[in-house]
Amino acid sequence: MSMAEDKGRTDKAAASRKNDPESTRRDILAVATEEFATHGLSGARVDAIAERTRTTKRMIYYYFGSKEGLYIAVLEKVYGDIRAVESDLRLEDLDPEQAIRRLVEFTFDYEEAHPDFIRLVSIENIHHAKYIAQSSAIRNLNVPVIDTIAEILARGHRQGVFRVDVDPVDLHMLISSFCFFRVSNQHSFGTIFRQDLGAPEIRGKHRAMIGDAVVRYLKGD
Amino acid sequence: MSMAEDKGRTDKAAASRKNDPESTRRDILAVATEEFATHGLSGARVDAIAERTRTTKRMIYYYFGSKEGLYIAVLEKVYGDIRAVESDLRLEDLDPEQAIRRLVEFTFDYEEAHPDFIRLVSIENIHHAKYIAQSSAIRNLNVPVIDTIAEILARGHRQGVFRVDVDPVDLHMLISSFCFFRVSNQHSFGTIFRQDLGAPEIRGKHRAMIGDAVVRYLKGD
DNA sequence: GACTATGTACTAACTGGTACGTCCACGTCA
DNA sequence: TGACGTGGACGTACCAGTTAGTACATAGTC
Repeated sequence: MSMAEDKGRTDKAAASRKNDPESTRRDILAVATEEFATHGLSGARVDAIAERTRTTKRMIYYYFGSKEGLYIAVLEKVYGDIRAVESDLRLEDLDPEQAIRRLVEFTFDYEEAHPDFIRLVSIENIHHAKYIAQSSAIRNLNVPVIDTIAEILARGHRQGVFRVDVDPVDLHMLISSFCFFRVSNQHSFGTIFRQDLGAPEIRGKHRAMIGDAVVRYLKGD
Repeated sequence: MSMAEDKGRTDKAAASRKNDPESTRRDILAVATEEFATHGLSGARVDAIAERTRTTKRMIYYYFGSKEGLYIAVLEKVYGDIRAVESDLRLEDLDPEQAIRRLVEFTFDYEEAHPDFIRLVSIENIHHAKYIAQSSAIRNLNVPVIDTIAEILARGHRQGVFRVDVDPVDLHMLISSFCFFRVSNQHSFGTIFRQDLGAPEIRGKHRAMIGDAVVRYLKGD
């Protein structure tokens, strides 16, 4: 690192131009994340992004090369964020059942709190995940939550609390699918079944429900 | 060079025109379903749809008014299709546990077999389901599967097999979320976890897994 | 002075939508 | 039965607005 941080700069004033590449990049990325999450890749407008930035369209192409380049950078950012949090889970101290419940609640809360991430993943799947496939950064991230699950399952098995033998990836999918769906499909589901999935009491009910379902599944008959 | 002078038309394409409004409409709808499911609302191109039709762009606007009008017509079509099949479920003759398993398998198989439907629902959620909200036809379909579930749950409760009290809509969500996710997120999930979710053995494993999970959940501790 | 960062003004291609004219099907009436 | 004419079905060519991307000039920084 070289000249980052410090300097106590007063960054405002379009009056005198300040070169601040790091924050220009961050600014563009933040706005782009919102725009892509809201409108999708083809629906997003580069001009619209530029307008809400404190810089210009020129800079988008200067730093990211193309609309697709920017989109990939956004994907790498949001995937990086979730990985960072995931690897910080500390579930080793809990007993297996409690650990699973906490994991479910973490997943539920994280996805609930990051609808932009959910939307971007949905959007990316519309494109058959071809941009994820293009990004070695994303393709190669070994997802820490899988190791966490594997460890809990092994422990639960050893202790005889979990009688079912299940692949950690499959269990992750069982947990994640419900949490993801609640957010990704909230509008269609909400409209058709006349429910507000954002309401706190429904959220709490669902949070408990998926926890119960997973734990009972693992305990077997 | 104003008016076209080629009155003496090359009568090869003009071989013989047949007026067949019904099939023209169907033709357009079928092509549009694929295009919208593949590229999304903003990614779809009216010209691309017209090209793959046996008619022209003019007819799209003649019958559907606008790109969005066509999109809504597509949504109504696919939602109509699934409702038709759902209302044909006959699970009253099975005992509650078997009925639930069959329902899960039906949902799993239907969503697996209709990725275009899944994709269109995902796309619609990107748009906050605003086109579903616009269509009274879709908005007003009270989904028959909910009644089916309610009936099974009541029966299971009465017989003492299901010890958990659960809202039919919530149970539908538990079932549907997993089946939906497997299809909607197959590309990102497949890329990141290096799995081919389309592979028959994985499909079979997941099909059994969600069935087990749901049944165990309902039976309670 | 050299290299990076930034702003302005522009364009070539695309894209939803339309003006306008033609053709087909079918009922009517001589 | 056959000419006719009317309204819906259809095709061609085109336009006007939009949009990703760029040429060029300049300012900041070490």
